[in-house]
Amino acid sequence: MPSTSNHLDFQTQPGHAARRLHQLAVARVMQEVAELGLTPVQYSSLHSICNQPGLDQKSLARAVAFDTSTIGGVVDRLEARGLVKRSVSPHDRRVRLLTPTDQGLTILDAVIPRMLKAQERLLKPLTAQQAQQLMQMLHILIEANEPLSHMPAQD
Amino acid sequence: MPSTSNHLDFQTQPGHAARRLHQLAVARVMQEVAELGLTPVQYSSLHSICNQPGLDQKSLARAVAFDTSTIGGVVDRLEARGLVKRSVSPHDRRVRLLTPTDQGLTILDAVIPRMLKAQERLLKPLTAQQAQQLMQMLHILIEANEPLSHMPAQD
DNA sequence: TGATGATAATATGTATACTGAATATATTTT
DNA sequence: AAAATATATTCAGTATACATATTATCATCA
Repeated sequence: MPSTSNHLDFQTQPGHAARRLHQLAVARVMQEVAELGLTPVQYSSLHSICNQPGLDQKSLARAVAFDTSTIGGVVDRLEARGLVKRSVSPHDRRVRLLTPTDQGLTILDAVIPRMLKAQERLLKPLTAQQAQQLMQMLHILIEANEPLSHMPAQD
Repeated sequence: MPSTSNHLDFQTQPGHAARRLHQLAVARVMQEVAELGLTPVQYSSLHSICNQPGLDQKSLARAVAFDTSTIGGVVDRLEARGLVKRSVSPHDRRVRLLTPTDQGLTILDAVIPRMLKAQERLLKPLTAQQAQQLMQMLHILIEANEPLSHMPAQD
């Protein structure tokens, strides 16, 4: 029997399951948060910027696990909506420092409870114990596979 | 203490973990398969087409859990590389039937073992029992959250 | 049969995601 | 100080991913 006839193959693979879970997690979040116009990625970025005002883009990329070439566009959109400001660092003119606006802080506060609700709903089908185990295993996998990451390395 | 000062927030959330796992799974696969020029998504699509020759795009979208407007581009690229063929269905001229070429079948056979190796490596940090539990919980979550999916519904 | 509505695919626009190259600036070396 | 090197960001190109609109075709029914 040639391997190509094993037609259940990819659906049962972890890579496919990871893609599906991510897909559904995004959908869940968008369901709760869409009216505020923030994507999950924008939420994580805004969250980081609000908690560490003056963050540079490279550090932000590391915090949210993005490629540095991706983060630029995300910040562009946050800036265009008036949620964050970019300013040139006085110490190093290559660096852009990111600061939340008042509106950015306000929106973040409005989004946080909805985001938490979305996360809760996503895991609702699991028992509390299962959910805890799942998160633990995900963290193991993420840490162990970290070297594959394209995000900027720690100093 | 305002919620915005809880700066570890999003990193510990399942949505973020799902995004990270997907990100790393893709990187793992690309590491093994890049030289053959197939992305994970293209692999899943080619796999489905090889196992169900004559599949239409809508059914393919359902099989691999894509939005129908995404699948078109994927098939475009597979077709451009000569791995699959599109033909108009004789029964319904709206429908495009997808068939693998000989080259498509050959490439799939070459890719499958590498793909399996990538999956194995991804889960390597877990014990066999943990891996099995993880997959089971992922399947529970995926099934339960299915209604959120944007892929075409079953007939 | 001709209008109506449904459906498969495509097209358009926005937002990730990554590769690799280019640019601007800083640091180090000679 | 000039040259070489390193770094932060940006830019260009490709590939998902989804919403919405459009087009072609089919099915139904008046």
